[in-house]
Amino acid sequence: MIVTKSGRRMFPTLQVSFAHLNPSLSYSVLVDLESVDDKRYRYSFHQSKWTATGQGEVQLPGRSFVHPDSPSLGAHWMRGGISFDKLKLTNNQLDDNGHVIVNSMHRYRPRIHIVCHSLNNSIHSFSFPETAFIAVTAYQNHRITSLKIESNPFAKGFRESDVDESTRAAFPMLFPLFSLTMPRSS
DNA sequence: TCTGACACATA
DNA sequence: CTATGTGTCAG
Repeated sequence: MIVTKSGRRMFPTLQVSFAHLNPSLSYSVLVDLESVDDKRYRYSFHQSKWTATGQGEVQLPGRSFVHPDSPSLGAHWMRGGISFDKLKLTNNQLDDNGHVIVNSMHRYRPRIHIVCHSLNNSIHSFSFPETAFIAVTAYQNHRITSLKIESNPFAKGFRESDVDESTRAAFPMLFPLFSLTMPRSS
């Protein structure tokens, strides 16, 4: 995940849905980052893989991102998926914008906290290993760069051969859309 | 390895 | 129009 001094959004965005909350109780939802280990990582372009190298650095302020809908009733949280697209990461240890601070070339795992205000601020925490990432200051792997460029709307300017939606609509004969159906397996 | 100006995108 | 989110690239 790219981090900058001024703060960078995570992409793809962290999204969650909720079940079994009490619809009429008040909750807040927070995200923070857990250090997966105390190692510093290095990317070997030759072997196309990350390896843990030396001792990592400790980060001073372990900040958390409070979802802007907080606080809300359980009914609100369960209404649909919740997105953390406003969450920003920074490598600036002196950041005063309230962004989540990380060390570049270190590995992190997002953690989601549900605080129930109506129940003495009791907290339930969840984390998903598949959302772990390594913070970088510049992309190390071109396949990741491609993933971002192809799927992040803000990076559309770097796409090479994508056809504009209105152009496709105006000249359907030039940009036919074929649908492929896989044969059934028995 | 990291930074900041930049062109080009969204909202 | 303004404000802001992208990766690029030279240093």
